[in-house]
Amino acid sequence: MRETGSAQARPYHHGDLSRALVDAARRILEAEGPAALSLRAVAREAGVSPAAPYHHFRDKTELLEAVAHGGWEALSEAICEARRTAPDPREALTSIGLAYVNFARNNPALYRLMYDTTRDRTGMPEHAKEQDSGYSQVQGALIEAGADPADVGELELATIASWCAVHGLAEMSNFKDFQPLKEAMGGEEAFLRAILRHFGTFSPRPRPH
Amino acid sequence: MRETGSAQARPYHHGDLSRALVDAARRILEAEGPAALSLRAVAREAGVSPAAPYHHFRDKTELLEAVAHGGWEALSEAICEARRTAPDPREALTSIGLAYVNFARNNPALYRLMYDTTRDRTGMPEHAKEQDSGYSQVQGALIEAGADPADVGELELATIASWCAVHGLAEMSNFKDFQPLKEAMGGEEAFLRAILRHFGTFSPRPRPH
DNA sequence: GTCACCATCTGAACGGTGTCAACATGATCT
DNA sequence: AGATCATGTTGACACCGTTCAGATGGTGAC
Repeated sequence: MRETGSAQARPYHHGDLSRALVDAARRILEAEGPAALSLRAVAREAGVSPAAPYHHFRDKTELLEAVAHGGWEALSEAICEARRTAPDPREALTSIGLAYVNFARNNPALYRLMYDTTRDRTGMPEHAKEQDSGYSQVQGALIEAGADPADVGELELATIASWCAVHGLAEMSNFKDFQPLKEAMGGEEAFLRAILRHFGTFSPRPRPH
Repeated sequence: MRETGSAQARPYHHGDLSRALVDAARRILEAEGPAALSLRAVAREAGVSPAAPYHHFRDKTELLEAVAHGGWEALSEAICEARRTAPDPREALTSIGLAYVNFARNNPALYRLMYDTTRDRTGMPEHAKEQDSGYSQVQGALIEAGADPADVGELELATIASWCAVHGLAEMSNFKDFQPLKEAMGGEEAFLRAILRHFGTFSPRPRPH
């Protein structure tokens, strides 16, 4: 067993082709859009024959699954860093929200793929595991912002509500219908902060009772 | 000009093929999923040759555009009816939210198509027009629920925030990760109502100042 | 070493797809 | 009637996902 190189060992002929394929797919996805993301194009980009991917992924959908998985990891990391670098625990939730939306706006095709439930033959997606890190970060930030950690049911609902709201904002934030309002508010971030402020779970506890 | 039949006139050879194609596409979309939605399959379902659609739509994407357009109309109608039949103006917003989520859950593939911004060569989608009806309904319901109609900027933000939040909930509501929580809460609708309650704009005015 | 084994890659092939050009059809207008 | 033009068909092309038989080359047993 030779030592692992700077990146990864080259196990066989090509050298870590599965990762190369996933990288190529992600590159094509963001550069040319999901319509151009053909398995053959991915193989071409990776410099292998059209049949080579089938030794690493059962299907095209399994490759897409791997791409989406990488997306969830990157998103979780972005959330963690946003929380870590937040100036104030009360601001952590907003920082996370902004980082989340920015991730979606910087990788729109990847983000859409991550939430595509039509692929995966095994029924519903297993986002729980991938989300887990990000999800628990949001939960922690909610508690630091004043949520009651004892009321687990309510905390769960607040976390889900936050996630849903930010997901919706992430997918709609670049609708051009919002453009005039954004400009009137003096910039993208001001607009996003204002919307986030309207999400109940992002305001410091209006808990009625 | 012979009289219009029970459904629609048959203007030329086939008789209102564009509508037949859109209907066939929508049928295939919901019955077999977006992967099975090929232009040839649509033509097959409508009983015409694979090239026939090109006399009514420039592209496959233009046909999908028409399908999505029909979806926006149906969604607007669902919103209008939800508001009309709401028992209490204060409950109207929640009724709209539930109807919205139910629409998305009953037509998941169509709903996903409606928010797909990768098709349409002309840049960003023109959802404004299609949303308009539903959008203004939400705005009206917000005012009836206590929003200040004079503060147009804040009203716009509240409307957008509501729409984003409900959109996120609609796309995530059938994640299987939520299943245990749903059951613990005693049903789907209780879960949805609880999430909606956490969306700030859905609670009667916690307006701080 | 040599040899078998097996993961990995290639080449060619199949049916299906989006799209186009050339042609057929038939309703409508004069 | 004949011309016109929207509508529909046929056949073709390149590309796609997928499979299968065979080439390639590293690994371990002897």
